[in-house]
Amino acid sequence: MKRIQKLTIKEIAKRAGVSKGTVSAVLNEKDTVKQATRENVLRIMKDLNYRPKGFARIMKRGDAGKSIGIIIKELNYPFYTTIAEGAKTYANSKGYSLIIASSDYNLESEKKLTSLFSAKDVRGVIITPVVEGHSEIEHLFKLKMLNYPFVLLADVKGIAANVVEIDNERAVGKAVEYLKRNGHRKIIHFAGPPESAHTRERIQGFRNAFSENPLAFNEEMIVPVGSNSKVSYEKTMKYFKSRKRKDYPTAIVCFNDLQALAVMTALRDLDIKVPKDISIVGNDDIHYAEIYSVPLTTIRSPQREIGQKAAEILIRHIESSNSLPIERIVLDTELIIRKSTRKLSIK
Amino acid sequence: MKRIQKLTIKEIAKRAGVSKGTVSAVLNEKDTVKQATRENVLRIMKDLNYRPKGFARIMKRGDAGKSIGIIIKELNYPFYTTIAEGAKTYANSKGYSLIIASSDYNLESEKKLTSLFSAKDVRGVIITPVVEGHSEIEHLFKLKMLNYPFVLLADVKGIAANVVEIDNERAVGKAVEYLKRNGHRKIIHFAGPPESAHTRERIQGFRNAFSENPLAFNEEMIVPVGSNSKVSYEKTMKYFKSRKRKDYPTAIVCFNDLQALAVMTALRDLDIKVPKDISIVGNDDIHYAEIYSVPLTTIRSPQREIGQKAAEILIRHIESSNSLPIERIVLDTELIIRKSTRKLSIK
DNA sequence: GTGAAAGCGCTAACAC
DNA sequence: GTGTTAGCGCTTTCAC
Repeated sequence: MKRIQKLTIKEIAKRAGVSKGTVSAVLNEKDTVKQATRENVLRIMKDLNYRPKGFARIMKRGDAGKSIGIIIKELNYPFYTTIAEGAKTYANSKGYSLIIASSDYNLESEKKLTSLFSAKDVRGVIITPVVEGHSEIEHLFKLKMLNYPFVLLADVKGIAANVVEIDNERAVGKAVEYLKRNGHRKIIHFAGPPESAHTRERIQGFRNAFSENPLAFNEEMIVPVGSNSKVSYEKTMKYFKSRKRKDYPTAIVCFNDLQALAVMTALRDLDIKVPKDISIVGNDDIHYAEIYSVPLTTIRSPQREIGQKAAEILIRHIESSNSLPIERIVLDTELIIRKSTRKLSIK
Repeated sequence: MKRIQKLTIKEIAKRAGVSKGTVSAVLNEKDTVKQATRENVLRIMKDLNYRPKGFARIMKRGDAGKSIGIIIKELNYPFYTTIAEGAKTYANSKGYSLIIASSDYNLESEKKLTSLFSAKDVRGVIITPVVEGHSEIEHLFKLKMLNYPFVLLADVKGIAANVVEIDNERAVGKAVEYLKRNGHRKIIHFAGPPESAHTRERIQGFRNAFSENPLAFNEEMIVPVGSNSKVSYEKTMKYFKSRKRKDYPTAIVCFNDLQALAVMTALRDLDIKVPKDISIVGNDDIHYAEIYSVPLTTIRSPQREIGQKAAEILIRHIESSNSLPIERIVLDTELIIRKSTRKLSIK
């Protein structure tokens, strides 16, 4: 009965009847080792299923290659993966690899991942923060203490940090203004998931768009829908089935494109025509918005640029020997007019 | 003029007039340090922009948390991110974090990333291999030598390794059989990017489907289109503009869903109706295939399951103290019939 | 509270 | 060809 003990190069050396140095030479594929010795060592490593510890190797060597990380909230939403692509392109151009992880909107995951990245000497990290301005930001303070470089993709109250973000309020404002200019008066907003800061910002933007005429706004114009496709589809069905045609809005400003696509699918099944009966505006401008059968009018967030800028700031901070002042960038959005909206003739 | 020298805990200690041990205690937020001392040390760390090396900390501590990696070929294609999601779900359930990186179809990136992962003590990695059965697989042999656990998501000739994959040939065969059963005789295949192994396998599957009647097949039935949306759109336009209506196929088997969506968009612009004039079958079953205005008939690859199985095998190998036999799993595909295909009335 | 010293598992000279 | 030895930058007893 062997006691469980750590398997190191030393143990391999002992069993092979050689020194640690020789085993190391085998591991590093030096050609100074006799073939027979090499094979013997290799066989023993295999038999014992020995796996050299990377960190110990790095310790001497100095480095394992430059890399930065990004923590996104969701793997499968093109909005985030496109941001990651933007970051990757810039990072690669500077000789850095990009490593991605998803928090899945979970704060514990975010904490775990930040400490994982810093512990593994990923040089810095871009974070789409899950926090809600709560005080659950000790992990970010920890990073600051370690002088670990990071860039946030949304403001987090209570901490001074590098931020790259878009102006969500203004984005939605653009959509509403455009619809109004085109004769729409009955405009509603299908809001996003309640836990998202974007949801609140976009609701606020929608509300602000009526500030010059507050009477035009009422709370019923905000419909909680979320961004899950299936749920959005069902809520849209329910929304329209539960009211008369004359009470239909003439336009819906959607939380994001994924939701907008689901809404359009539901409208199709309800035999409500887009844009003839109802105009739809999305948000984000994901690839699939453009190739949908009714190409979606949407507010484009410059996703690649967000990633690119964030990586740029991050790497600047990583490579600076002295600590740099904080940077904050707000990128602008752009209304992309396609086929899902139309001008209303004045009656 | 200061000479450039490595900034370590020792230097901080010297400048702060304390010992390394004390600085370490500050870094680890021990409460055995006097407030004044702590603040002084912290200030000096900040002034010098000192960042502790993670690997050195791990060395003593033992571990930085369990994690596995996955190297996909593209960040922005839902097929891959869904596989990653499947892997993530399983990994998390076993206490592992998942780290993602993309090779962007580039072999050098793949090599770089595998060595990055192994050097950083990510415990193992799932790889969608870029290699083409060439002999450029030294990096995989390197992993084997280090007994570093990995799982491939496609067979690579020349190396015995864990593999989880789908039967692409059979998948396309299913599509063709289904179309034939429904009266289609003029079926063509829009092939994928030439550098992809999937492209070749799917072409082969298409060809095989005519093996019982070889005369029914000719090379013109394979049209190189690729999977880029824009290019696919253009090539589709060109294909149909350059031939007469009577020479149109009655059905197209597409390389993947992204291509199929682009093809359908082009057909819409050509005023060719799907499925009335032409039936379209995709491949993969990404989310957007389902919500497209003409929901796409497609061959579903069990993406989540692929990721899940791969993670399962990987973690089993990671946690085994002795080296386990290689595993190979071929998952089956499923034809999902939606609205983009129709039965042809026999004339 | 703080300092001194012994390692963590490996690599890289340099002997032999 | 192979063994010996001195670290890599940090953490962690254990004295003081």
